[in-house]
Amino acid sequence: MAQASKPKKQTVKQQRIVETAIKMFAEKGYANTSTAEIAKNAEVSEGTIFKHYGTKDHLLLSIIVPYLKEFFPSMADEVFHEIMSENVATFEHFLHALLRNRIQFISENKEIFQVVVKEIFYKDELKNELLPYFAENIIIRINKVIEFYKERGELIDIPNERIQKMLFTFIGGFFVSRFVLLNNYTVSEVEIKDAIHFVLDGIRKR
Amino acid sequence: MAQASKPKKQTVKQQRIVETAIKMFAEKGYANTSTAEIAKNAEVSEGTIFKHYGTKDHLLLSIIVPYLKEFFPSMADEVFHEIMSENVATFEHFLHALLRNRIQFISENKEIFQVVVKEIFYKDELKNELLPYFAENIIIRINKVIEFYKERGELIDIPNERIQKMLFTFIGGFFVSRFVLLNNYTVSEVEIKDAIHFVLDGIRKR
Amino acid sequence: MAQASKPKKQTVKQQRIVETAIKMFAEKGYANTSTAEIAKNAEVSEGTIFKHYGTKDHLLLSIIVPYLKEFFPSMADEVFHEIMSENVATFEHFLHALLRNRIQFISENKEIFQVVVKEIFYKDELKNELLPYFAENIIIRINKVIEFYKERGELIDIPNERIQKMLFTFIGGFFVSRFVLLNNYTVSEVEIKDAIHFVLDGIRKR
Amino acid sequence: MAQASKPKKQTVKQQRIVETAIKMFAEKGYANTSTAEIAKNAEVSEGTIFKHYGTKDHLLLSIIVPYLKEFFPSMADEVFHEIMSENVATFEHFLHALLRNRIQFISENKEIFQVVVKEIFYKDELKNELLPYFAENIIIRINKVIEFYKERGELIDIPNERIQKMLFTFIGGFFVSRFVLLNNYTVSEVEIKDAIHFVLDGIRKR
DNA sequence: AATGAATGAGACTTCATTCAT
DNA sequence: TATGAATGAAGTCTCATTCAT
Repeated sequence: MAQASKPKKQTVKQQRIVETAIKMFAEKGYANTSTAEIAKNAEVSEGTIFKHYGTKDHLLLSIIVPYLKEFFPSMADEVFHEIMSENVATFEHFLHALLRNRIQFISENKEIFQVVVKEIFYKDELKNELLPYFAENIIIRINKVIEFYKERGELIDIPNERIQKMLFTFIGGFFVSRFVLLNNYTVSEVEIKDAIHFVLDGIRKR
Repeated sequence: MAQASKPKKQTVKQQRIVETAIKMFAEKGYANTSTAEIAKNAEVSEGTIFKHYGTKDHLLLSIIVPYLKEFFPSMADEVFHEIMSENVATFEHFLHALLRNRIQFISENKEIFQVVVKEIFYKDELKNELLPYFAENIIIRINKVIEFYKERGELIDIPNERIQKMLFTFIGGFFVSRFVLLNNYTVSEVEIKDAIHFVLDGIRKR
Repeated sequence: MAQASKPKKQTVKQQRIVETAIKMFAEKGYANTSTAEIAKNAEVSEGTIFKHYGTKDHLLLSIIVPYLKEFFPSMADEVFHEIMSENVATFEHFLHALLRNRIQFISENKEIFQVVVKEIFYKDELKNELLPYFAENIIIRINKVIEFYKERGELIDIPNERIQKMLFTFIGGFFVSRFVLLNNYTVSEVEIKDAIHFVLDGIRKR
Repeated sequence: MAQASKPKKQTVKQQRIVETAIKMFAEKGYANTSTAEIAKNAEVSEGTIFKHYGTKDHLLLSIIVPYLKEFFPSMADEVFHEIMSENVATFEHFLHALLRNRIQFISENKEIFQVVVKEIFYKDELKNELLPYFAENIIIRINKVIEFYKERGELIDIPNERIQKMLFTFIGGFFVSRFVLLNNYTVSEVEIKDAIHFVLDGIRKR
């Protein structure tokens, strides 16, 4: 679903190739997966892979790039906008919606998420290409959100940048630990509530 | 995982090999680094690498295993114990000591930390071998800590397991984002304070 | 070598294929040109090439063979015959006519000439098939010419075979160096005169 | 012999590789010879070829370049200089020495000569790299020779450039037709005499 | 202890060719 | 007639590992 941003007519074999590749990259990592294995598992000839994707590298990119292109925009437009237009919403509502929405999105393509995270962690090169893209896409939007709720007096008065970092650390850690480290995990409503409470109030007894 | 631990008399060449391997694994990942490259950069013959380490895999383990064996025990014995014996200490003190101590440890061998994290993320296989080891080592100890401060009334009254998860998510996310994603980063005292505040009180205005 | 000769109704696509193939074979050599590239540059599907020509090899032959079939006969019948019927003609006239005529012919299809020469040089196999064909076609005719002018007392008295070899060496060298090595060359009248003088009188001062 | 300009210790297998490669390139052309075939005929593993030469292309260059580096300089220094220092020498002597010497040189490494000629003809790219090198090396020297014999009144009075072209066309044609087209040929003294006579006096009866 | 030549398995990729549409 | 997806054999190249010196 996510990788089909350019809905060029994909052949059946192409779909099998991509699906298989995602599964294998997610499990063993791109570098530890040979095109021969992909071909075999996809029940396709190796030639077919290269006819369609040219290089193994391009096969990876054709999985990662459309996913990222959808991950952030949809985050922005589906969540941020929608939520923030309801003028009764609190930051708690916002967080809840954000987590629910992204968990939903990631769950639908859990393996691609794993591939993306693994490869970004693994190769400095890829990381350096993508991190700026992240920064641009997220930071700007999240800043607006923070500003919005600060004005409503819901958030503590420290520089946005510092709030941002904490949020990113925790939410990123949340997604990565659940969906990559503890693979194959479904997040319960209780866990979401816990997370929100943690973000808002920490763990100190009051 | 049991093999290769004691730092027996290492020859000069062995040191050069290990140092070079760490640097290269950290940058490009184990799977993308060839023994030929390591040999070349270490100014050593390929034969020498295999004389000492037998296989490339064993070279990796001889880097990772001693590191992990030191990471957790030292965490336990240097930090937990020491801190908790001072009976005036608050959870805030504990957190501060923990973060300072681990940041120090990681900073001293930043590259090995990167190698460990990257490889654990990358290969499900290695992850599955090491995660249980983690669980055993950390969870037990941290449980005691939580229990301790709960009794003092410093922590909220939810099951340990849930507190644990939040802590691990945030602290793990903290280390990984700083030392692996945003490579080459030095953590300031301000950031540590922010982190502690976040953990204890969240970001809600009060 | 017998197949594929008559220029049957060629479709537009066929023409594009052949033209493109000639250009690419001339530049990079048959072995370094893939049918995929030809198809792409000719804006035709790979399937179409094989519909028409069956194999890549046959595509080459369908270029080379008709060319050779025209090269020698036309040389014989347009030049030799025509010239030699004018009974005032000297060997100098003959040479002049021969060079002019062949330069004209080659210039019109410079690229095919390059293909033919390159491939004959490159593969011993092809060479061995074609050299006998050459011998048969040229030697006989040129022998008659030499005989003719010898009887008129214009040529030195050494065995035909030796004259032949010198002529072939120089004229062949002339064509190949101008049209294959120094590609894209137009031969001036001066150069032709020089060549004729060289053949007849050499470079010794008299 | 010719390829060993840098006498780095060549292993036995390296020699076998180069010898085999020369033979096969000479026969079927570089592009039509696979590294697998070379390895098989040289009784060596394919890996060994790439250990020593890195790429197939570099293997070719390691054959061609040292040969050319020796071909022209030795022509210059062994022939030109030596001959021209004998003040009784005529141009006829010079030609004779030149032909004898180069025929000798080529005969000793007939196959490398074939490889060089074939590849230069085949790939425009290689040709464009090497032709300038030729020009620089030959033209300058041959010019001096022509000048020298012109002053002695042995050569006709036309611009050097034109004499040069004729000489190059014929001598080049001579070598190429004998050693590449009519492979495996030994040049007789008679043929050399014929060639010299042709160059000096042409074929016109006087 | 150290070397580096050698290897063979397997990696990625190219290619001529086939075939259903 | 024309297409272009699909193929499998073969091509170049990489790699961890071995072994004689």
